Amino acid sequence: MRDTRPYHHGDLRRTLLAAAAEAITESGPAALSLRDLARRAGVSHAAPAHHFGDKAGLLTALAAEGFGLLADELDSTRAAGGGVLDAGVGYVRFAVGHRAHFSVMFQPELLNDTDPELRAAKDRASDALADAVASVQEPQRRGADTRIAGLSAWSIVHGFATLWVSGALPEDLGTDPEAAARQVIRPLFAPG
Amino acid sequence: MRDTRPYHHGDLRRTLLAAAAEAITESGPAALSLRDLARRAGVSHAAPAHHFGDKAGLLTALAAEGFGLLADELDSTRAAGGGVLDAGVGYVRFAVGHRAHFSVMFQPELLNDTDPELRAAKDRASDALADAVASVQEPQRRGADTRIAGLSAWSIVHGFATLWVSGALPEDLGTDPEAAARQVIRPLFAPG
DNA sequence: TGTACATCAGTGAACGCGCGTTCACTGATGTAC
DNA sequence: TGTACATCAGTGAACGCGCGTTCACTGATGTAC
Repeated sequence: MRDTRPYHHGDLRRTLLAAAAEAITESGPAALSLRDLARRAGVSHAAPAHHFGDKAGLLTALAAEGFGLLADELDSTRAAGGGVLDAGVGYVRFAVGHRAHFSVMFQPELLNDTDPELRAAKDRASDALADAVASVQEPQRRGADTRIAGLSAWSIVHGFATLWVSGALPEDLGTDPEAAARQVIRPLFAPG
Repeated sequence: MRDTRPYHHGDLRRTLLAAAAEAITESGPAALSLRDLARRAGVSHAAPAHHFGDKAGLLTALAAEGFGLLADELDSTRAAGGGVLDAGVGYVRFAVGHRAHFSVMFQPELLNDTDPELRAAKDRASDALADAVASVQEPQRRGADTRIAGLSAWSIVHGFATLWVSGALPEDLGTDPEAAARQVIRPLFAPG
C-alpha cells in the first residue's frame, strides 16, 4: 500500500481545471485565487502558476475547455438526428451542466482572448452552431437570412440559459431546465 | 473662489455609484475594490463603507439602480406607443448604454439578493417587461401562452444583449446595436 | 436671532490577512550512449 | 542492461502589496429652546 503521495502529481493540469470549475460553481470567478486552487488540489501554492501562468491563463484554459464541451454537445445532438430545437436544448443542457465553464466563456475581460487554444475551441463551437442552424433551412432559402436566423437562435438559447443559471426566471417554470427551454424557445422555430 | 473642497462631499453616494459604473465598464466587477472607488471619487478610503457597508452592498445598490433604469426605458418606450419589438430594442439599448449596471444585475453571487431596494426595483422592471409583452397579445389569446411568450421575448433580447456586450457576435453585424437587435429579434415576433 | 447640543459624513493612522510572484531547491522522468 | 545527464514538475520559504476593517477623531449640518 502506498499511502504517500508521489512527488509528481501526474495529472495536475486537469485536476486544477476541475478544482477551478468547482470553486467557480460555488462562488463565481471573482472569488477565485490560485492559492485556493492549490489548496483544493492538495499541492503547493506555487504549482498552479507552473501550468497556467496566472489567473487569466487558467480561466482561458477553462473557457477553451468549455467551448470544446459545447461543440461536443452540439455535434452529438446532430449525430443523433436532432434538429435546431434539439440543438438549442443541447445548448441549455451544456450551460446548466457546466455552469462554471459557461460563466467564464462569455466574460472576455477575464480571458486572454488571443490564446490560440481558446480561438480554436471557439471556432469549433461556432461551426457546430452554424451547422445546427443551416441544417434546418431549406436549401433554396439559404443566404442572407440564414445568418440572421442563426443569430436569432443563438440569442434565444443563450438568453434562456443565462437567465436560468442566474436564477432570474420565475419559479413556476419548474426544475427541469431542458423541458422549460423547449417550451420557451419553440415559438422562434414553430410559430403559431 | 473656493479652491478647497468642503469637508462634506454632499453627494458622495451618487458619485461612488458613478465611479463604480465607470470602473466596472473598464475592467469588470471582479477588479473592483472600495479603496479604488474612494480614490476615483477623491475621498478617504474608508468613506465608501459608510454608505454601502461592503462591496456586495455597493454592487447591490448599482444593480437596483440598473433595474430602475431598465424599467424607465421600457416604460418610456411604451409611453411612446411602441410595441414588443420596440420594447426589445429598448432592452438592448439599456444593456449597451449601461454595461456596468447590466453586467451586475444578473450575477446574484455578487449581490445581497434579499435587499428590499433591489427587490422593489426588480419587481418594477419585471412588471414593465410583462406589460410590454401583454400589450401585444390579443385579449382572447391571453392565458398560459402569454407567460411563455413573455419568457421567449425576454430570452431573445437578453441573449442578444449579453452576446453583444461581451463582443461575441460577428463583426459584420455592424456597429449599431439597436439596428442589429431589431433584425435579430424580429423573427420571433413576425415569423415569415 | 442666538446658543447648545445631537447627529451625521468623512478622515487618517493602524492592523492583520491573503494574495501573486520570485527563487533556489529537490525529486522524478526521459533519453543518449 | 547500466550509467550520465538534461529536462521537467512540484516545493517551500520569503517578499512586498493592496485590500477590508477598525477606531478615535474632526468638521459640518440640523434642531430644540
